[in-house]
Amino acid sequence: MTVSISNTLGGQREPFAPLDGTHVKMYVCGMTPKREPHIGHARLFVAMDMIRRYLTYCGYEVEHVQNITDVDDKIIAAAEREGITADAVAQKYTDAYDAVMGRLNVLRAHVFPKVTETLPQIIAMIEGLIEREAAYVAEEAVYFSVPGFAAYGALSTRSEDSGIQAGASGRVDDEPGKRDPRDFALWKPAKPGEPWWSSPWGQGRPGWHIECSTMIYETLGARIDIHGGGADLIFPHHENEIAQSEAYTGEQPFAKYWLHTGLLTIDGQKMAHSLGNFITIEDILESYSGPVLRLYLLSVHYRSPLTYTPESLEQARAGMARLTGALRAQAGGAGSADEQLTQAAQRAEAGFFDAMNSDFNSAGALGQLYELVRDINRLSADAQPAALESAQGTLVSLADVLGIDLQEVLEAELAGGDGDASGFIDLLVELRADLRKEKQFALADKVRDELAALGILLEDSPSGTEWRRKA
RNA sequence: GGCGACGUAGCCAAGUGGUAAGGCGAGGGUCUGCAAAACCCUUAUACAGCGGUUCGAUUCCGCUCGUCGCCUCCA
Repeated sequence: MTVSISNTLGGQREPFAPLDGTHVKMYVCGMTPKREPHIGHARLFVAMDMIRRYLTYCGYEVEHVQNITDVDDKIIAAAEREGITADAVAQKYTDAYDAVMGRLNVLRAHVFPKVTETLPQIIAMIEGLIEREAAYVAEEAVYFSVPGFAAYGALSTRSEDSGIQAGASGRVDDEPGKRDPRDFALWKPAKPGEPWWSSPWGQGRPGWHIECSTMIYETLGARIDIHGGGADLIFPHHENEIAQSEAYTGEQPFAKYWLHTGLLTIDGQKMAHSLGNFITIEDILESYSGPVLRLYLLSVHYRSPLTYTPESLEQARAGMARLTGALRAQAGGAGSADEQLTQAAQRAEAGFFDAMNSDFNSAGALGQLYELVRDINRLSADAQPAALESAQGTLVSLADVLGIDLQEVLEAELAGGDGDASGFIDLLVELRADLRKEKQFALADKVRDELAALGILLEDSPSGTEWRRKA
C-alpha cells in the first residue's frame, strides 16, 4: 500500500513517487511576518507538518524548506504603524510564529530562507530570466513575460481568454511598460522611505513571486517533490512560480505534487489579516491546549474548507479527553478479552494507515482511534495488563504519527498547569474522602463542585478518587 | 462575467457503484451516597435539488440552487 496524493496540478489523485528514491524535497509557502499568525495559518502549517511526519514515518527522508517573506508592503505598513523598523517587525512576528508552532508540535523546517538574505541570488535569477528573454526591463520595473510561457495557467486551469486578462485590467495603468496584462513584476522600484537594494535596474526590491522560485532553486534545486500552500495561493502566486522556475531552469515539472489546504472561514468569510476577522493562534491557546487545537485542525481533511466555530473547538476538547481517557483505563481481568483487544488494536491500526495512505486523511484516521478507544474502555475490565497496555500503546503510537502526544497530554491533565497545586489538590481530595466516610455528602460535594469550577475534575471509583485537569 | 472547491443526521465529520465510520450533543439504562468517567440502547425510509448512465448511485455524467475561494495582497 502506497501513499496517494491529490495533486492540484492535474486535479487527480496520484500514487506518491518522489523524484529521487526515498528523498523528498518539500517546500511550503510560509509566513509574511506582518501580524500575529492566526488559526488559518495554523491550519496550513499543521497540515503540512502532519504530511511531513507521515512521509517520514513511511520511511522517506523529508527535506523541508519554508520561506519567510520578510520584505513586503504590509510589513512596511506595520513598521509605520508600530513605529519600528521593517526588520524589527519581521523579527517580532517571526518570533511569534516560532513560539506558537512549538506549542502546536509543528516540526521546524530544516531551512527557513529569508528574502533579505537571498537578494543576490534573486537578482541573479532575474538576470538569467532576462538573458533567456523570459523577462524584460520596462521603464521602472522588470516583468516576467507570460505570453512566452506556453504552460501558463496549467495549475489554476485558467486560459488566456478566460479570466486572467479581465482580472488584471486596471493594473496595467500603474505599471508603465508592461506588455501583457498577465505579466508580473520580478523587480520593482522602491518608493521613498521603503527598504531597497541595489540592482542592475536601480534601487528597488523583488516582486512577490520570485523569492520562492529563487529560494527553492538555492535550497532544493531545479525540481522538487512537494510544494504546499494555502488554496488562495494557487493563482497567481504558484502559477507564477512555475513560470519563473521552469523558464529559468528549463526543467519541468518544477514541482511534482502541488498540495493546497482548504481555507479556514469564519462567519462566512475567509479568515485573513486584511479582512480583520482573524483569531490569533495565541488567543486560542489561552483557552485550549496546543494538542487540542491541533486535534481540531486534523479533524477535517486538509483540502476541505473549514468553518471555524467556537463549538467545534469544544468538540475537539471533548475528543481529546476521550483519547486520554482510554489511557487511564485499568486492566481488571484474567484475560478473557485479551484476544479481542489485540484484534481491535490491529483493526484500528490497519484502518488508520488506510486512511492516511489515502491523501493523508487524518479525519478518517482519527475515527479509527476513537473506535479503538471504545474497545479499550469496553474490554479493559476483562483484560490482563499486558494486553491492555499493548492496545494503549497502539493508541499512543498512532496518535504520535499525527503529532499528538497523548502521554504528554495525559501528564498535563494529571499535573501541569501554572504553578504546582497538586499537593493542595491531593489534600482536598483526602479531606473529601474523610467527609464521605462520615457521610457528610453535602460538604464532600461542595469540595468536588468547587474544584470542578477551577477545572479540576474528580472521579470516584472503588479503588479511590482520581483527579485530573480539564483538557 | 471566467475558473475552482464544497453542500452527508441537531452540530462537527469520514467514506463507498450494491442501500452510510467516528466524534459532539440529546433521551433511556447499568454503575455511583449523588456525581463524574465508562459501557449498553435510542437519535439519517438514505447523503442540496432535478435529470442521465447503470441491473443498481449518496458515490459517475449534466444542469440548477446554495456556500466559499481565486481572477488585486492573502496560508
